[in-house]
Amino acid sequence: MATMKDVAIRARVSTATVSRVLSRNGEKVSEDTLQRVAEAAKDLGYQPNHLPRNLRYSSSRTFALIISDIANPFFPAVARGCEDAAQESGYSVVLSNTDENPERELSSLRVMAAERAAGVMVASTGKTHEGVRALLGMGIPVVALDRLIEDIEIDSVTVDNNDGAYQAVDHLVQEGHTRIAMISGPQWASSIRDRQFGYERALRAHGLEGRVSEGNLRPDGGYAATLEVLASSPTPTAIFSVNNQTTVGVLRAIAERGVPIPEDISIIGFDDLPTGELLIPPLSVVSQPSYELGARAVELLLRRIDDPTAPYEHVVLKPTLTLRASTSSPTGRVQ
Amino acid sequence: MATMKDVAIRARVSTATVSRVLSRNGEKVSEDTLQRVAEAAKDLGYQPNHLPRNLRYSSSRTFALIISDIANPFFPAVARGCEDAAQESGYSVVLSNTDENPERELSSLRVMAAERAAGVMVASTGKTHEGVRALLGMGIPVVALDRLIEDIEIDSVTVDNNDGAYQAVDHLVQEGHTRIAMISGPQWASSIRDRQFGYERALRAHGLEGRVSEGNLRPDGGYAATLEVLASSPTPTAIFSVNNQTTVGVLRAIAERGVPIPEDISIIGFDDLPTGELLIPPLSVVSQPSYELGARAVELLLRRIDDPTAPYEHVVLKPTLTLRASTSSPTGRVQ
DNA sequence: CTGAAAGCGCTTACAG
DNA sequence: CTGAAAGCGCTTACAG
Repeated sequence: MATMKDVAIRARVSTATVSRVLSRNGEKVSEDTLQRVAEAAKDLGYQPNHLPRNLRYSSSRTFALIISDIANPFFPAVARGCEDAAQESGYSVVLSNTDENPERELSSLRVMAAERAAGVMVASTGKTHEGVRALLGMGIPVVALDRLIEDIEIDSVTVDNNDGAYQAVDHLVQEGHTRIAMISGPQWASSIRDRQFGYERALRAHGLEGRVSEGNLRPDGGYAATLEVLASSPTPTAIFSVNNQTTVGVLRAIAERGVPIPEDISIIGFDDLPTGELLIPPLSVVSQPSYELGARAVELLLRRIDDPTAPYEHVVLKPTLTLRASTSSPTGRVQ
Repeated sequence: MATMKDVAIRARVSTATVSRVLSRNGEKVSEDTLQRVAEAAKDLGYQPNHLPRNLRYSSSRTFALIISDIANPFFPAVARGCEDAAQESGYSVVLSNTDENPERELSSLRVMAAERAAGVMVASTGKTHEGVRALLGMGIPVVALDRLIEDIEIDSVTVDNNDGAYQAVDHLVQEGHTRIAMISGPQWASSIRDRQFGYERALRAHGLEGRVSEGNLRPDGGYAATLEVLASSPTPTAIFSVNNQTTVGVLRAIAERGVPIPEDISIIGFDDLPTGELLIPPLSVVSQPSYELGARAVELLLRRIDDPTAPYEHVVLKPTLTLRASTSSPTGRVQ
């Protein structure tokens, strides 16, 4: 492996000069020197090495995006937003997946700390305060993405989950539904809690009672919770599902029970599915600005790197309703 | 930021001893020293720093998985396989997404080179030989995953695409189909070429003619190519789609044209969709052993790190047919 | 515009 | 079992 020293010897200059040429940081170098160094580097097949630079700065030029469920199609769009925004500023982004496992999340945070990431964006389980605090203590900025992290002062970028849920449930009520169940999820994620609050708020606004069954944010949990709800009496005429993975389970359960959508039951889910409009029938959803979520997270990181003392910022993006065919007025055929 | 030197001073030992304690590499340390160092590290809130270690070894303990399309649900399972296998050996995995863009892929390969990744797994566009060769020249092992990289000697782990396609098309023929179209993709990926070969091989084995329309591996391309095929005459009674993203487009086009599946047209896709069984109707597919693909890729990396001179290995995993309701015998209603 | 030299914070071969 | 010291390969403040 050729080093800058090798290049320096071949170009008959110092390593300082080689560094000035190859890292093109704007320092002036004579045209002749530049040529000689560039040629020597090429001849030797010099490959840049960030490791010493990282060590010297005690920081890399890499952001980490720690996501909670790589199988959730919400994250690809977020990741693209991050990558595009980061690239513009000369940073790269690496992803790490935790599958909602706090231990894996902690381990990921530790790796990013040890590798001195330039910044970390995390959709947290909310159970890794120790890891987040360590990062902050080291001066590595952390942004809470999609979900807040309680009791820690950091920048965040989230969706207005409460409002999105309200919109969805309010729409169902406007359609004439009065028995609206929610397939929810574990309460440790702020996003989930907020969606449930929005659901309850909408029901209250219309003087209705609700019924919540808890899944696990994955299809199997949504499936089981839905079977439970369908077996209860009176049966709901509409279901609001807490996230897209849960919705997949909801649809499986309903397909299995043979309940026609939307005739006998309306379905609306929080967060879209890539095949949302191909489902039986096309799915009504609360759509999230996923790409923008990622882009804004990177912006917050960049701003904090630029000014570590800036006041904390909490960006809240608005979700929108995408109405397709899985919601309609109740037909009244079911008791 | 406390360094090992700070810990050493507080524990009244040398940094060598601190290193021996904190990196627990098995070297013997007296019980008393161990205690003192551990306590000092804790008191000072010492955070491990991999950067100097990476520099010394000229390598990190991180593998990179460079994927071609983060929106493709094939990759989450691959990533999980990688992560689980890597973790067992004390490595971590970072993902990087290229969106089938050779420039992004090259840039990703360069970052991994500069950061001295311990190994790289890449689902390549096949147009970044320069980047792959640079990595290999630096002694960083590269594994071709999902797709081969031509003219470069490296380990690879792929699926038997030719066989999977053959199985799918052969099944359609057994069901009685004779007009079987394929919605394919660009030929630069070996996986795509092999799927097309398998399609053609199966047709030839049965003395049939085919019709190939080229998409772009994304839904929009599959959509356009399918509209084209549906407008041609005679209309096919079955469509074999080259990958899951293409299949989404195929289904959109067919839904839009109102052609009933499987009555008037059978559909089988290469690679499953997470909502595959919820579609209209449940989708027949060629299923890939995605998780194992990832796990095997890491194994290949570990083996090559262990023995850089080992002969190159080409792991080929078998796909299987998952028959659901989108395929049946042709009804003969269509001319 | 260019160079000599220090330094980033670990790890380890060597000596004791 | 432990320490002094060299070294990984860059970057940059300083001097000229």
